[in-house]
Amino acid sequence: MSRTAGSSGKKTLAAIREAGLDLVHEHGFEAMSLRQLAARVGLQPGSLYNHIETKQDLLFDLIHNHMVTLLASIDAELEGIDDPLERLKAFIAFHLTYHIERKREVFIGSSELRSLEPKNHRKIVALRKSYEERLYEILEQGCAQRLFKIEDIRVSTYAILAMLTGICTWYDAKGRVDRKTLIDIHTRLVLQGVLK
Amino acid sequence: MSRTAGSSGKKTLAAIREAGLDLVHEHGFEAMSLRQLAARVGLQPGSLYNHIETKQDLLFDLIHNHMVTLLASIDAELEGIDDPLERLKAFIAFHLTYHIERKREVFIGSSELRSLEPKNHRKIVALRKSYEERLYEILEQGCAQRLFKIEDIRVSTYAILAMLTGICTWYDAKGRVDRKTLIDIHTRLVLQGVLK
DNA sequence: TTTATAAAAACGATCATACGTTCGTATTTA
DNA sequence: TAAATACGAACGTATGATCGTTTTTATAAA
Repeated sequence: MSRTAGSSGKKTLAAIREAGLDLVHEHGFEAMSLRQLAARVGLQPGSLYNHIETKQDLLFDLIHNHMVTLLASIDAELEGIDDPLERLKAFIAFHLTYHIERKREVFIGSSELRSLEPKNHRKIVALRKSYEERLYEILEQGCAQRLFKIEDIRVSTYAILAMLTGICTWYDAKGRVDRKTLIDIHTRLVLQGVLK
Repeated sequence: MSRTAGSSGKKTLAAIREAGLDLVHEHGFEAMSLRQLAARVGLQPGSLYNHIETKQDLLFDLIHNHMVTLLASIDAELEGIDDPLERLKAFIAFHLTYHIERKREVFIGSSELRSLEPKNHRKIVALRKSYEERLYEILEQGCAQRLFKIEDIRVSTYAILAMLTGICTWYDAKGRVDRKTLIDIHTRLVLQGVLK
């Protein structure tokens, strides 16, 4: 056989990414096989190589894509907000909303960094650092304006991020707590910890 | 060849567990091979089966062992403390201290639950639930005695656990912040969030 | 509008290597 | 003398990646 009628590179790549997210999430990157991936997409194993360079490249693509989108989104969200307190509230609401809908990406982006080649690993860590700085700067600015009182801004940054991200591992959208309530509770928790 | 001089079941099993923690942490459970494991311990692959039932059994053993020890330790730690505020402080200090020294176990205990057979999965989730209840009950008791003021005890339980556990993924024992400072900062953060 | 042609996207076979587990056997320890 | 511990060979199956080939699609000239 050969090229299938109606086949399109864009659609196939999107399907590969989607199935890739699922499989890495389910089995871990090293344990996921390209044969499984091809089967889910409806291809022969060799055909994947019309769309990806290597298996490693696919992993990097998945994580990189997530991080770049995350950064662009938070910047768009904070744009035009000057008051540190308002920026902090916006950050919390955004972070929860965004991460709750991307459990697979969050999981992969933390548990599979180990499987990235050094060069790729460095790039992702740099992007993550960049995201952390968004929160760090908000806290710093709030302290400078004497709105916040924070013992250790660096540690608080990590503590807040850990709390907000970790919640996504158990949050059940169909559960007792709706999204708005979740955001309200966490906003209050964080503010109580940083407000003067 | 055959049985090696000086070989002992207890020591070999301990070595298998230790190397197992390393390998699952480095590669993920499915991707870790029993051949790698045997090589690290200094055995032939088949010899592992004098000490473990199956690969799945090894994973369950690693996680189960961690959870059981965790539960016994927190109970020992809280024993004899009645005041909810003191219990909460003890919980925070214990949780941080214990988890910082067991990064591999924490990582595996959350990222590799997916690889447990349903029966084993249920057992581990029950143990984890049991640990979560220790904190939940402290918060509940504190609210009942009107020491704490908490909007949603369940959500706060998860938020606090997420914060305290998440911190272990980046904390560097050789870094700027020493352990006592870390505990102080987090104690203050949590207390500000729950105290009336 | 038709036709020529290059690029894109799929197939199926193939490579050497690695997988978890079982088994019969040999040696050491209790 | 029996149990514990290790070896080494073997089982069928799966691995990531490459390759030559074939068909479809897109582009642009006629």
